[in-house]
Amino acid sequence: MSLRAVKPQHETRTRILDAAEELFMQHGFEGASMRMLTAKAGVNLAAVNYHFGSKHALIEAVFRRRLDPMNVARIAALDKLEAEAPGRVLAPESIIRAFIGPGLRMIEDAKGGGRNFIRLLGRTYTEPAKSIRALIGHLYAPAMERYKAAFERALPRMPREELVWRIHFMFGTLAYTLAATDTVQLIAGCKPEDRYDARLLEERLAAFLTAGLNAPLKSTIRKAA
Amino acid sequence: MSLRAVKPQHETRTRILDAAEELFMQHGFEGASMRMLTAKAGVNLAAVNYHFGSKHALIEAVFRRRLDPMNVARIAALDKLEAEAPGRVLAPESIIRAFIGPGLRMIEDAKGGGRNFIRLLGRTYTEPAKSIRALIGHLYAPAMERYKAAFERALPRMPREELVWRIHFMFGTLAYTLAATDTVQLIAGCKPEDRYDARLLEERLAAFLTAGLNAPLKSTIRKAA
DNA sequence: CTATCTTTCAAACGATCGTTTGAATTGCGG
DNA sequence: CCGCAATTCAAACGATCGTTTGAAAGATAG
Repeated sequence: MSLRAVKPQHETRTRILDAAEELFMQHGFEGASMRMLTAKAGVNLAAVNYHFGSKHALIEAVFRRRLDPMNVARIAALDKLEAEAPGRVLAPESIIRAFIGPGLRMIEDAKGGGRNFIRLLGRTYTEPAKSIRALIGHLYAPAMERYKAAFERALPRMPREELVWRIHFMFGTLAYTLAATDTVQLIAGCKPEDRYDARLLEERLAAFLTAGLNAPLKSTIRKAA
Repeated sequence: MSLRAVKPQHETRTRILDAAEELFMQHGFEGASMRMLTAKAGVNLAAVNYHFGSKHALIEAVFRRRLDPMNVARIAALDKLEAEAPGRVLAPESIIRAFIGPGLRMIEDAKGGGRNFIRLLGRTYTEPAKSIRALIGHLYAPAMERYKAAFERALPRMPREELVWRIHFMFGTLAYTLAATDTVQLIAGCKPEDRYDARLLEERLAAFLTAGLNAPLKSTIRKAA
């Protein structure tokens, strides 16, 4: 009836998701209780179970809301690269930039909660609970398969086993960079939070990862593969 | 009186530490309850509070038992390098190998629980609980300071800010590589656990990290520093 | 307005959490 | 063998956990 027809439709759901995103990031999945969560969201305690079914289903919803679009963007970026250079071999660096771009762009969304989510995501790769790791793996699978194939095409001379490890290393660097809040900054004696410049961070990351991926193959490695 | 004089001295403590190491790794600090813990260790529920004081103190003891010797070994390795080449500039790669060596060597201690601890440690860098991150940072501080200074001496032409970031990246890669159990292996479509060859892993890691640390300085990065 | 479906609410459920208690047991020097 | 300290034990503490319940409130269509 009104101009904005579906104004508060599912507003409670969104409030819960936003609060969960922040509290899961701050306290972990077990550390953030339903009572903290619903209090922060300003909704009734029973609302989570009514709208999502269970706490675990809420966790899954938190990931799906951001991760699905992010991986769609990643695949789209790779599609665009391949469309722009049909038949040609892509530079490893451009594949790397296509992958890390969507994640870093979300970090700039400071007020929208994107930053909270990225940190939460980075931490989740090492989450103890097996069900959560499995969920993340499942959500990542399509994009990961595409990128793995792209790297294999871009680096046809690298032994497959070595490539898998280097992809593993790159993934770890990215995850850790995004997740680390203060541990390393504290260790490295750096200011804890000097206003993330996502553009600059992308340059630093791309340079580091590209060099690592293209590292010379030593004889010990070549022999094992 | 007997040949092995202090046989069961503090055996309960050790049993608890071993069980905690494994269960913290499997379920996280909050997910592993005192009852699971003491049951696995075969001791009474109250034993943890009697011998350690609290659950948090137990967590701290778990880290100190392995982390202190590991960082001592790291500093010793760096001392040895500098003693062997007095006054000369160390190669970045040898510094990297000195740092990652002790961690990787602990991975080979499969039955002794060292592997459990390494995985636990890798995960802890992104622990939600601030007190635990602070503890880790505190335990790492001495070794980290030494290595940071060593890298600065080895790479005098690199802008300090860029170097801090690259140390951050290296740290992340190492932490993630050690912590990741199946997430990435699952994503990368690799066998989940093909008998860690620590020696080979060290070669792969050293090659990747060295190349990343020595990545060319692009103009965008140079400008910012 | 009424009837029907959706959503919110206060209250309570049983289970499990980390910790404490006080008595029972053990180890050991005298 | 006795006496004292260190250690272990079963039991319970209060608190908090995720979830469920049934009634109250709100929205919607006839």
